[in-house]
Amino acid sequence: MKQIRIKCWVEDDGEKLFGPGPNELIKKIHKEGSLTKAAAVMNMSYKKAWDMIQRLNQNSEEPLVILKKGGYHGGGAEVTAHGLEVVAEYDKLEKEITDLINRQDLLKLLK
Amino acid sequence: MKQIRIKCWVEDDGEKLFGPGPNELIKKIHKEGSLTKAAAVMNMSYKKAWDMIQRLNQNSEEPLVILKKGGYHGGGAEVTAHGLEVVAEYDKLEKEITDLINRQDLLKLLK
DNA sequence: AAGCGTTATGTATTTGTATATATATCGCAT
DNA sequence: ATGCGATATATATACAAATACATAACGCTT
Repeated sequence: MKQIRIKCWVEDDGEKLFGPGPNELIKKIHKEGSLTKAAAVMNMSYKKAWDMIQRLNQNSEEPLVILKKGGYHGGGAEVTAHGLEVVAEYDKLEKEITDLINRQDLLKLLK
Repeated sequence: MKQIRIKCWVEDDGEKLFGPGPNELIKKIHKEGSLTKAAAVMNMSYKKAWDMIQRLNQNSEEPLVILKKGGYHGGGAEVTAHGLEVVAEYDKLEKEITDLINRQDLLKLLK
């Protein structure tokens, strides 16, 4: 079945900062409380997930995710209020664009 | 400088059919009258451009581009009226989405 | 101090995509 | 019939991105 799809992201001088990948990752971290588990659930390598969080935190004045190592349970990951806010805003943007494309005629032109 | 960027495309069961690449390619073909030249202008390999046109034509009831080989000038490429229509529709969609994202708040959240 | 599960980090391997290269084909003009 | 510039097509190579793997460090609990 044919469909129009979209992707949106925030970039800084050509470097991708925040997009669908980070958005989903943060949601999973919020749910799992662990970067290791979140990455596993997404079928993403831990390294990729870790690098992603570093890039995100380094490019925002406030961190989006706080990683803690050691301790009783070995450590964990916590999404900050700011992180949740970014996710909510991104979801909103994505939804508005999706609503928009549903009012388009492009699809009719390609069999 | 931070900015929101978007990409939209038409896909069929996960297979990408039409997006920014094909859109630009068709415009260049229309301008140059030749697939070879259009690919060169875009810095795209001829093979990639040729494959793209095949996929496009095979997935639309009417062809978007007609390739002619042989003849006085060796051949050439012509964009059909239908092809131009698709390009116009895609440009319109892209513009509407761009207008939409300029009214968003996501950017303010990421430093 | 021992154990646990997690974060932290670098390196090697694999995978997939893009490109380069080479060659064949076509058909009109001269 | 020869030359030209374009399309047509397969294969080999190069490059980039993702992943797998291995290992260290951490700090709380018992």
